[in-house]
Amino acid sequence: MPIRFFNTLTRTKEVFEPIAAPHVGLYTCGPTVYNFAHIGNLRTFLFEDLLRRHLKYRGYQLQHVMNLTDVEDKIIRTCRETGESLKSLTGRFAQAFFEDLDTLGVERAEIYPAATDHITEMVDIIKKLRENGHTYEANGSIYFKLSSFPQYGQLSKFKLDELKTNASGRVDSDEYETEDARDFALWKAYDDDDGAVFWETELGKGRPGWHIECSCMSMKYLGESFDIHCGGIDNMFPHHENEIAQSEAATGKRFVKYWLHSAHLFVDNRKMSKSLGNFYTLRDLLAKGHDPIAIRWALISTHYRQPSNFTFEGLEAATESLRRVRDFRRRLEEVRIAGDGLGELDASCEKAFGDALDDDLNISGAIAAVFDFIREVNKLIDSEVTGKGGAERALALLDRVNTVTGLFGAGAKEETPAEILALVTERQQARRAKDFKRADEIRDQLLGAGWVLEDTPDGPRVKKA
RNA sequence: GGCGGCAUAGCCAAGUUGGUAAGGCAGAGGCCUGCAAAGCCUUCAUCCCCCGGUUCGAGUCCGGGUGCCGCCUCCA
Repeated sequence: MPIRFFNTLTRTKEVFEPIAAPHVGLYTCGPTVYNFAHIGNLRTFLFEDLLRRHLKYRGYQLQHVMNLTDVEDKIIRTCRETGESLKSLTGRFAQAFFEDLDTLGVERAEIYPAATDHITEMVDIIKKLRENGHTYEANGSIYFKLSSFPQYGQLSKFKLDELKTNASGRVDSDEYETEDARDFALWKAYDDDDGAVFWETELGKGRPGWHIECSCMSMKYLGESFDIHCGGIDNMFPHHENEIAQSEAATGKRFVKYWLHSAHLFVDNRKMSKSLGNFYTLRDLLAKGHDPIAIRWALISTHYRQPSNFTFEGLEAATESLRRVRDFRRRLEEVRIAGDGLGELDASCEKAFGDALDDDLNISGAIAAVFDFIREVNKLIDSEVTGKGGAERALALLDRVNTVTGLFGAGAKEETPAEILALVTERQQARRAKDFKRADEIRDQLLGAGWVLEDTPDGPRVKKA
């Protein structure tokens, strides 16, 4: 079954055919590092993580680039307001960003280029655009002349004349130095508000516009034409549209073959906002005691093009699903009888799992395939058909689907404290003596201490509640 | 005003080229258990926002309508 992706350029699912298989060039718009990522940002990064893991699972060799935007209006404003230097601010939050990725089990991209490390390359592209007649200057700033790129709007399907009409009603022309309100800045001339944030270049003293960094860094590391470019749907216009204009005007080549955009995350059916009190960072959720993989589950388990609604009820459901997976793994590890007895269940599960993801990353179908597998194997363990050999194969399957999803791993090893084990032993003695009252007291006591006790045919076991 | 998306059980959510509604959570009953827990079984949408149409047959295509949301300005 071929891989198919919904390409925003054509608004259809297309068979994925890389420009130079088995190599795949993937560029994903990264964070603006001036504060902590919120769970909406993280949803997009998790979708991109699923994409990269599945491409690797299918044997592609990935070159995945994610930029770090470390110079931009909001960053400069924050620096001005707090007095912190740009390097210090962006360094702190870049580190926090990587910590969040680690917490959620997000694989690292091959390259994380920072905008401020690529000023020279950006200047080169802007010069090239200037030579080709795609720019004009106003008050020291350099703008992209949209009228020089008639194909503009191919991604968002916005029409140039309509944009113009509507912009005129909303934009105070006094604030625009551009010839046309639709034009966007490639290079911004220095302003006193920029403080210490500027570069002296052939284009003058100033800083790059926001859009140019992605054109520059994607083409530097992936070539002038590459396979996949991702981002949140809100970046489709104007950011990605502008990237296409800059890049294709500069090179004369098609910039990107497949554009994939993820839908937004809502919280309690509302757009996240601090004023509504429904704005969460990963750290907020961890502080409430939620398992990071359960958070991963909640954020990744809705198809990426579907608007998703985050709720704590949903997070609890994800936590339960994860508990079920981990209990199943533990059960497999404890199978003692000899033999295999798994049949073709692992192969059929993996087939259904892979087919689902091949179809534009249908994660719901993929998860369903694994749950079908879990139910069938549990049944076979109950009836003592599946033995140790089969259990090992089942665990191997879980490990494989885990490399793609990050949802089916073992979870942290829990060391059972000696005093807990002592209570378990004492309870066993009570049970043997038919002192069930005492046995139940101890079980309640354990639960109070955060440990769930389960009696199995092979004896009692405890796990963290 | 322009462009676009979404509406499936209490909640989340999947449904290829139309063929007779995945999966998870929660709930109910049962098996198992000293009792539980875990696991398993059964149950949980005669119906997929509404109204028309095409078809032997539509959640799935066409037309109309209602509701919610997004983008057009920084935004994952």
